Amino acid sequence: MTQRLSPDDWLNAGLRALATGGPGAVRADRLAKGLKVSRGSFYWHFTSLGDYEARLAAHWRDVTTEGVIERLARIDAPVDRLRALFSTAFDADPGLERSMRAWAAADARVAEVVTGVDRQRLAYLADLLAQAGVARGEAPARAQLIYLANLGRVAAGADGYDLVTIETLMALALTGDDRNAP
Amino acid sequence: MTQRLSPDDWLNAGLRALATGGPGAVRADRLAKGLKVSRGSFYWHFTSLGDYEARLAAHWRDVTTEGVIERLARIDAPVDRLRALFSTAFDADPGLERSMRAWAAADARVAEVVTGVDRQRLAYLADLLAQAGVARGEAPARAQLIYLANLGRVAAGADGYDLVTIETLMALALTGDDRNAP
DNA sequence: TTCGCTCCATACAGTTGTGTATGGATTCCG
DNA sequence: CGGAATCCATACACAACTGTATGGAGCGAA
Repeated sequence: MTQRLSPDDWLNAGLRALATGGPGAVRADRLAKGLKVSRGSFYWHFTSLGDYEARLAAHWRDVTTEGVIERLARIDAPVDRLRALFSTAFDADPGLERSMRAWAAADARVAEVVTGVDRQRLAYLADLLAQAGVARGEAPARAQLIYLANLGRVAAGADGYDLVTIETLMALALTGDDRNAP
Repeated sequence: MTQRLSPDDWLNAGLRALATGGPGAVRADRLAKGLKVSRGSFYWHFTSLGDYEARLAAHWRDVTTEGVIERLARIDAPVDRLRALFSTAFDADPGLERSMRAWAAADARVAEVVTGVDRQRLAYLADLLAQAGVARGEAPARAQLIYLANLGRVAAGADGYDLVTIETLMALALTGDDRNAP
């Protein structure tokens, strides 16, 4: 009955710990207590906490890109794809995203992963804007502005900023204006 | 020759530790080592680490509001005041701001201070926009968008987002459009 | 000078967490 | 069934840090 654990079990538990307790909650003993096993299991699957942290960051990168990209690829119209992208951004767990930024501020290896993800997302968004009809010259700057606004929404905890909605971002993306006019 | 320290010396050292090493660097023994004294001094000025943390958060709130507000109050034209506000936002230490967000994610009392500062800044910005000629109905939403974009700029580490400048925010603020046209 | 107050050093106990070593339990497979 | 590999528990040494207790140095005032 005592479930044998896989490395992924530990990594998913790490993501949960990050989302709720922040980087400070990613500790071998606490994770073990949460999974109802001892640290012996942890040190069987991972050579050290540093090793685990590196794999956890990579795991976060994987789960937050793979699924999204595949799902968006099935949508034909660029404008619909754009709206779906914003929708997933608004649906994402703010706690996890915020914790990753916090973690990156204290760990250089994690910072490398986060900036890599940011770069990838930003390039995707800029390309998508161009497909949606935005002039090639304006797309990169507008992508940066929109991405930063969403990053701020996540960093702030997403409370008290309810005037910035998906529609706001859509209007800003397509027309360059924050008012809901096409 | 052994300098006697004041509480403010400890608090300023705490801000430096936050900016460079993150919330994890705010420890009594490390701060003492940095100030070349023993923890005996720390526990003389502060009853506990929790007490120190609470005062440190309040100290951050004070130093990041008082000076700014006074300086801006000396500028007459609303548009100039707006530009000066953005200028200080771009000049602020991203490391400290980012660390405060990271800290807030892990500590509820700090989160309260940070959201309070955010609320105050946001209200100030919205009011300033209205003074600069933005329609009263549009000012709050536009203030949120601009504030979030700047928050994102800080959270991202301010590297690789060089297309979002003070001019971008000025254009967005005054015209609602991100292109540099009045 | 001498008392008293302020500020700091030192020493100790307790907590939390890491990493390792060793042995036991379980499962896979010939 | 019977190894053999896989996975986990327990115990230990070690490190970082907190909080307290106690004593001592320095300085101002009477």
